[in-house]
Amino acid sequence: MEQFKTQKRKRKGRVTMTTVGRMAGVSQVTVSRALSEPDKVSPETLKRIQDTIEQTGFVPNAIAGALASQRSNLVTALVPSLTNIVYSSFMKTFNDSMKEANYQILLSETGFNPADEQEAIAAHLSRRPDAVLLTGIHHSSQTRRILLGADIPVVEVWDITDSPIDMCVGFSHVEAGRSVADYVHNKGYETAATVTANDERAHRRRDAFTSRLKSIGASPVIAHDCVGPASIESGRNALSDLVDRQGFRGGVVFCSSDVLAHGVIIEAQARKIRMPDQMAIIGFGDQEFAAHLEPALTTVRVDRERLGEEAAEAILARMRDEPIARTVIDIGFQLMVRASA
Amino acid sequence: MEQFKTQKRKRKGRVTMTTVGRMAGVSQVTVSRALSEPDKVSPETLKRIQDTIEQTGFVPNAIAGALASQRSNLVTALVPSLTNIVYSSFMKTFNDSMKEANYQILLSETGFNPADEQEAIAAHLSRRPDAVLLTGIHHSSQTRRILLGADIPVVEVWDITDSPIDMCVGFSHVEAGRSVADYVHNKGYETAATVTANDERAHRRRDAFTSRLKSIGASPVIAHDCVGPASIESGRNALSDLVDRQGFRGGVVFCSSDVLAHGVIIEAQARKIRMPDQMAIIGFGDQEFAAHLEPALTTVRVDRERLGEEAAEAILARMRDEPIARTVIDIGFQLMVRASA
DNA sequence: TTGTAAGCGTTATCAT
DNA sequence: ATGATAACGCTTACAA
Repeated sequence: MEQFKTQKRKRKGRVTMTTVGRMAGVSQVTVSRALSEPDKVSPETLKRIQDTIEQTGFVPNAIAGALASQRSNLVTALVPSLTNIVYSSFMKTFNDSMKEANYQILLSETGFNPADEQEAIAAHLSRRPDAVLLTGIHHSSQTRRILLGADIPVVEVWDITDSPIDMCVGFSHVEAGRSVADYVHNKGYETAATVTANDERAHRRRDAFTSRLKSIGASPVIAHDCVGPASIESGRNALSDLVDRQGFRGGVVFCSSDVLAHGVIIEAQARKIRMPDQMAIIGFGDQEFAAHLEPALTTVRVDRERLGEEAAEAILARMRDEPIARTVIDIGFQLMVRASA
Repeated sequence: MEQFKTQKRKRKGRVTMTTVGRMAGVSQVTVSRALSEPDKVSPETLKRIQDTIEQTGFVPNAIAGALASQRSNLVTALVPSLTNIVYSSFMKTFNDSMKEANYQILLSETGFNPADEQEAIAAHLSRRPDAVLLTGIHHSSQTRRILLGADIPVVEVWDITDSPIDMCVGFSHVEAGRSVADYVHNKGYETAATVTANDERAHRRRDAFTSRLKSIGASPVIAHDCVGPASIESGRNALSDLVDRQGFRGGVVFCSSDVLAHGVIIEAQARKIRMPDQMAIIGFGDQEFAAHLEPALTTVRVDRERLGEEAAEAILARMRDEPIARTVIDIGFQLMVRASA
C-alpha cells in the first residue's frame, strides 16, 4: 500500500505543549495552564488535555520552563566524597527534605584543592540552581564572589563559622577534639595516641585533642596519620605502626572516624590486646555499627540526619522570604560513652 | 511603543553574554563563540572578552544553552539507595567517567515501588538528560515507553537481562546464588542458613542458593529475612534468631551482604562460636573491609568500579554514534575464598 | 475560560 | 572575523 507522510515533522517528532495543544484543540498556553493551574481550565478541556498527554507520553520540558520562569527547581550540592557515609547520610535527609518541596539535587564531589572547587561551583551555577549547599567553610575569595553574585541561598555545612557566605549548619571540630581530650583526661588515661585520616577537618580535631592534652599537662600524644581515606585496613595498619614502630604500649587511641576505630579494634583483638583496660578506643561519627561492635565503641555523635534537615529548612525558609532567625546553626555533638573507652 | 518596552519587567542586573558583549564592544554571538570556539575569534577580541568575563564574574547560562542546542550535558541516574556503598561505589566511577566527558550527573533515589520509579523517571526526563542510568531491569511498561520515547541512551545496571530497554551492564544474581551453593556443597557443609536483607535482588540470590542446594539433595536451608536494610545490628540479630529460635546449630551462613556477614561474625564471636569450623560465613559484595575482618570474609566479588566505567563507556559510545559491539555486558562475579568459609 | 505576544539567554544558520 | 536573526519550548502579562 502507498504510505504518505501526512505530517511534516520538525526534529524527531518531539512532543511539546504545542503539539499536545493542537491535538486537544487548544492553544499551547492552555496546556501549560492545565499542568500548573488545573483549576483555571474548564473540566472538559482539562480532561481532553490530560488524555492527550497520557496518550502521547508527553513530558514537559523543564529546561524551557526554567528559562522562562527563571526558576530551575534545582539545588546543587558539593560534598568531599560520594562514597563516604558521613556525607551521604546528611545528603540523604537533605535530599528528602528538598524533594518534598519539589526540588531536585545535583550532586558533585569536590576535589581536595580549592581550584577544583571553584571550577565545580561555576559548573553548578551555570545550571542556575535555586540554591547551593557546600561542605565546609573554606572557600577562595573568587568562589565567594561568584556565589554572592548568583544571589541565591547558600548553606555551608559540616563545619561552623561566624562569617558564612550566607548560612551555615554544622559544629565545631575544634570543640569536638577538645571534648574528647577532656574526657580522656578525666578518665585518667596515662598515654594517648591518635589515628587520623587525610582530611582537613580530621586534622583540626586531632590538633585540638593533642594541644588540649598538652595544655593539661599530659604526656605527649603519639600520632599516626593515614595516607589515604579511612578504612578498616588503614585502621589495622595504624595500630600496627603505633605498637610495632612507635612504641605505643597501651592507653587510649583517638581515631578520626569510626571506621578507623573499627580497624584498630580488629587489630587489637588479633593481637590479643584487652580492651578497654589495656587499650581504650575512641571513634568519631557514631555510625550505625559503632554501638554493635565488641567492645561497643565510644565515639562522638553528630546528628547528620538533623544536619541535612536543618540545611534544607534553612534554604527553604530563605526561599519563602521568611525572616531568618539564625544564619548560623550549631547542631553540636555528643560524646557517646560505651565499652571501648 | 518602544518606550514602553524598555520599562518592561526590570530584573536584577544579571550578567549575560549580551552585557559582556556590550562591555567588550562586540555582539553577544561573539561572546558565545569566544567561549565555545575561541579559535574563531581574533586574539585581541578574545582577550577583551575574557577580561570582561573575569571582571564581571559572568557564568554562562547552561539552561539557555541547552534549550538552544538541544543538548543538556546532563545524565541522570536512579539508584535504590544513596547511602548504600554498593551503589555509591559504582556511581563514583560512573560519575568520574562521565565528568571526564563533560557531563554532570543528576542522581536520585528510587523508592521501592515501580510507581515511584515512574514518577522519578518522568521528573528526570523533564530535565532533558542526554542519557539515563537505571539500577535494575524491572520497569513498568509505561516507564519503558516514555524512556524509549525520549530517544536517548539508557543503560540498566547491577543486573542482567537479554532484553534491555537499550543497554545493560551487570551480572546474574541467580548464577551468583548458585555458585555459592555449589561451593558450599563441595566444601561439604552439612547444614546451611541464609541471612537476607529486604531487597529484591538479594532475594533472588537467596532463592537460587536454596533451590540449588535442594536440587543437590542437601538438607533444607534455614532462612532469616531481615525487615529493614542491611546493617551490623541486623546481622547480629539474625544470627541470634537463627541460633536461639530457629535451632541453627552450626554449618554455613550465606549472607546477602558483607555488612550482614560482618554482624554475624561479631555475634558469633560474642557467643564464642569458632569460625569457620563450628560456623562458616559467606558474604556478598567484597567490600573494602571483607578481607580485613577476623576471620577474613569469604564473599562474592563484583567489580563495581568496572561496572560504573563500563556503563559510562556504553553511554559515551552510543553518543558518539559508534557501532555498539554488545548491548549487554556481563561483568560476572568471583568467589573470594578466605578464612571464614 | 482561553488566547496572543513578548520574553528567557543561549546556539545555529546564514550573511557580510 | 563578526554580526543579524531565527529558533529552542516554555511562563508571564495582558487581552478577548
